[in-house]
Amino acid sequence: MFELKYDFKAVEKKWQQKWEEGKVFKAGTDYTKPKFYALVEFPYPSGQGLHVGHPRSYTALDILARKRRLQGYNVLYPMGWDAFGLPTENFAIKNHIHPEIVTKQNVARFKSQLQALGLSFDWDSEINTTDPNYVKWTQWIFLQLFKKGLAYKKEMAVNWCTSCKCVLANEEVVGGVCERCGSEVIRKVKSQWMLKITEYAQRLIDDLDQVDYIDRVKVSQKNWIGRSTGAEVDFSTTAGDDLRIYTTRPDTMYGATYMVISPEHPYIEKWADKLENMDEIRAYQEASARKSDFERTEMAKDKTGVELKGVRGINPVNGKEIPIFISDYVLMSYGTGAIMAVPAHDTRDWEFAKKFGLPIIEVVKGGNVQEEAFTDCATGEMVNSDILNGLSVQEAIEKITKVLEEQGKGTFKVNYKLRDWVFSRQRYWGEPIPLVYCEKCGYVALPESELPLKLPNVESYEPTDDGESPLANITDWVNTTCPCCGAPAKRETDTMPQWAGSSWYFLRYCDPCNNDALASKEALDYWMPVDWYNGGMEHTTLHLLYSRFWHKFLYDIGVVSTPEPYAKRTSHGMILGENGEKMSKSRGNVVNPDDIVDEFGADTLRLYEMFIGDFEKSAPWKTSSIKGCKRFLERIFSLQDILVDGEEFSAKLETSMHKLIKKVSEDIENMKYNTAIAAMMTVLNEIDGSITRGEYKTILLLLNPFAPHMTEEAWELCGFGGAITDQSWPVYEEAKCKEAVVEIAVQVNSKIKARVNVPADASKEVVMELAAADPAVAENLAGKTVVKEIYVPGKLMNFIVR
RNA sequence: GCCGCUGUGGCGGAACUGGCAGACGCAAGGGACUUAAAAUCCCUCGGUAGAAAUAUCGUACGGGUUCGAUCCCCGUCAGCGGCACCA
Repeated sequence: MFELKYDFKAVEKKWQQKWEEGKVFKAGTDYTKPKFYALVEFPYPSGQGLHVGHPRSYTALDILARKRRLQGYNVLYPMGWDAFGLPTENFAIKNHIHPEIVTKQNVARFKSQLQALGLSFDWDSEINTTDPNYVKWTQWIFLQLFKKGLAYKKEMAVNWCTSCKCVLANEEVVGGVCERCGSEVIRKVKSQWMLKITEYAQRLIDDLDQVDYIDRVKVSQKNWIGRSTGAEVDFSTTAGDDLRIYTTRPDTMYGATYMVISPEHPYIEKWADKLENMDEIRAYQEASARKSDFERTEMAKDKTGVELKGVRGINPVNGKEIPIFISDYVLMSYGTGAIMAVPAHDTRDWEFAKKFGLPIIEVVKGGNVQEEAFTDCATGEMVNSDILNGLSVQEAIEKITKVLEEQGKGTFKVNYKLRDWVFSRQRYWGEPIPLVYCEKCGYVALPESELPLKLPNVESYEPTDDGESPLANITDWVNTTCPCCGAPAKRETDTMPQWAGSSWYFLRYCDPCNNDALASKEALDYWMPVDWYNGGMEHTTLHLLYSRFWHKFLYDIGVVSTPEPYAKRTSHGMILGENGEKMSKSRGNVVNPDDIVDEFGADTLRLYEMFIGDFEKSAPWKTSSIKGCKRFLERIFSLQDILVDGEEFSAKLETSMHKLIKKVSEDIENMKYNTAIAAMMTVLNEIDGSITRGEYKTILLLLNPFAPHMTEEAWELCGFGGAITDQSWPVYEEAKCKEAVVEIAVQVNSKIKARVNVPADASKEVVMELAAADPAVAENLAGKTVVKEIYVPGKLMNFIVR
C-alpha cells in the first residue's frame, strides 16, 4: 500500500502563506450579512514571548470563528497588542533602549509565534495601544470623561519604594516589599487622577442581567462591587454636632454601647479644643497613618483604639450617652467613616468591646453574646429593644428605618465597596494625560485637534527622586500655554494606567484606521456588541469592569449604541506545569510553545490544548500525552489511502456520521472541545477498510477548525475542489442520529443481570418480554413475584421482585 | 474569617435531565513486523476472589432521600483561587 507521509512543517508553512496572501480571514464589509464578533484578550507583548496558556484561549475562539465562517457568517476575529506597561519600561531603563523599540521587537516576535499557530486572525485590523493613532482616541475618551466631571484629582496614598525611590503599582508590591529590590515599601500621599466608576456601580450590577456571562464571573463582579443596604443615622453628641454613622443593621440600634470613628475622621480636628486627651489621640492617628496596608492586614485580629475623652455620643433611639473611640478598624473610605458599635451582634465590635471592657447588650435572641457575637439575621427575635421587641430582624430593620426617617434622624442608604479608579501613573511608558494646568483656569482639556499628545523623546525613563513622573523633568514639553487663556501653563505629567488602552480596544477593531472617530458609527452598529469574549478569570474584576464602565459612558454620550460591550463572556482554565503547579520561570516548569510547534506541529499543539481537559478548568501540561493527538491527525490524513467513490455516507457509517456532526457542532458551541475530539477519535476507530469521499469530506470539515493546516492539505490532495475554507459546515438529520437497535441493561432489584439488544422503538411490553427471556434474568425472576417494572427507553429495564 | 471552585483508575479526563461508572487519550504489560531501533498494527489494562463464566467492593469521608446516587439533600475533611476589619 502507498504510504502517505504527513510533513507538517512544509504543509503548515504552505497554508499559512496562502491564508496571508489571500487575506482569507479578513472581515467583510458587507454589513447585510449576519455577523460574528469573536474576541480574545489581546496580549501584553512581553519579552518572554508566547506562553502555552495563550493558545488555549486563542485556539478555542479560533475554532468558533472558523466554524462560523463555514456557516456563512461575516466573522471578525482580530488581534492586537496591549503594549504599554511596566516590564517594557523597566527593560528599557535597564538596557537604555527606547521602550518603543523594545515594544516593536516584542510585537514582531509575538506575531510570528501566533502566525505559526495558524490562528485565523484578521491581521488587517491589528491594533497597538501605543500607536499614536490609537493613543489619540484613548486620550479623546479621557477628555470626554473629564468634561463630564467623571475625572477628578484627589490626594491619595501611593506605594513608594524607599530604595528605588519610585512609585510602585500594587502588583509590584509583594508581601509588603518591593518586587524588584526587596526593600521596604511605604505609603506616600500624592495627588492622583481618579475616574468615577462608583457613579456606575448600580448599573454595572443591574446590567449583568442582560448579558450571558458564566456565573462565576457575574458573582465575582457583584462581590467586587459589594453592594450593601442599610441606613445612615445621625447620633447627636455632647459637642453639639451630629455624628453620622452607616449601619447595615439598624435593627440592633438598642444594642449600641459605644461609637467608633476612623482615625482620619474630620471631627477630631473640629473637636480638638474639647478633647482632653488630644496627645494620645494624635499619637494614635500618626501610628495608624504610618502603617502600610500590609501591616494593617497583618494586625487585623488585634483591635486597637483610643477613647475620645470629653465628647460623647447620644443614641437617638433611647437617648443614652455612649463613649466614642477612634480605631483603625473603621475605614474613612467606606460609609461615613463612623459607626455605632453593637458588640453583641458584630464580631469586630465584640472583640473591641472585650478588649476595652465595654458592655455587651443582647438585642437579638438566639446566641450566647457573652461567648461570641451573634450575627445571624435570618433567625432570632428582637429583645431589649423597646418598640422593636418581638419582631424578626427583617421587620425590625424596616420599622426602625421608617421611624428614624419620620424623625429626620436617619435614612435608608446603599453603599458599595467599589472605589473610584486611580487613573494616574508616575511613569513614562503610558498615554500622557492630555490636560494642561493653568494658574488661572485650573486644569484645562487639550483641544481635540491637538490629539494625540505624544510622549516626548527623552534620555532617561527613570522616575524622579520625589515620585514625579519622568515626564516632569522634560521642561520643554511640560511648559506650554493655556488653551483657554493663553497664559503660560504646565502639562500634566502623569500618564494613564495600562488598563486605559484595553478598556475600549474592541471598538477600534471594528474600524481600525478611522481618523475622524474612534470608529465609524456604521461599523460600531454592525459589529457591536462583541458576540463572544473569552479570557482569563484574573481579568474579571479589573479589565472587565473597567471596560464595561467606559462602554457605558460612551453609550451615555452617544458614541456606541449598546449599553454593554460583550454579549457573552467565557473563561478558560490555566495550563499548569507538569508538576501541577502554576507555570513560572522560578519554578522551572515553563513549556515554550515554539518547541512544541517545532517538534509536533501547530495542528497537534492546537488539538492537544483542546483535548487536555475541560476548557473552563485548569489542567497540567504533559508532553508525553501530545503524541496521541499527533497519531490521530496522521491517521486521519492517511485515510486518503482507503478512499472510495461515493458522495453519500455508507450504510455502515451513516448513523455514526450524523451523530458525529451533531456532537461536534454542539460541543464546539458549549466549548466542550475535549469531548468533540474524543467523538472524532471514536468514529475513526470505527472506520475499517474503506471510507467514502462523502464521509471523508465531512470528517475533514469537522476537524478543520481544530487542525486547519492538515485538513486543508488533505482536502487539496484528494481533489475535493476549492479550498476547505470556502465550503459549508456539515449538517445532520436528527432522524438519522438514532440507532435501529439499542443495547439496554436489564436489572433485577436494581442489580444488572444482563444486557439485551432491542429495537430502538420497541414498546415497554416488548422490551419486558425480551428482557425476561434472557437466561440470566429468567433465573433471577424464577419463583419471585414482580411487583414493579421500571423502563427507561434506550437505557434499562428494571424488575423489582419479592 | 468571607466568597467561589474542585475532589472519579498509574496519569489527563468522560458520564445527557437521577438510569450500564471509567468514553477518548497517555503510560504500562504482552504479541506481530524489523538484522535492530524508531514508527506502525493487534491484545490486556480499577481492587479483591477465581483457570473461567462470574461474584463482590469501588467516584474524598459519614449519613439521608430513591427501585436506582459520581449526579439531589445534610454534615465532615482535603486542595486550589479570589477578597480581606466594607460596619
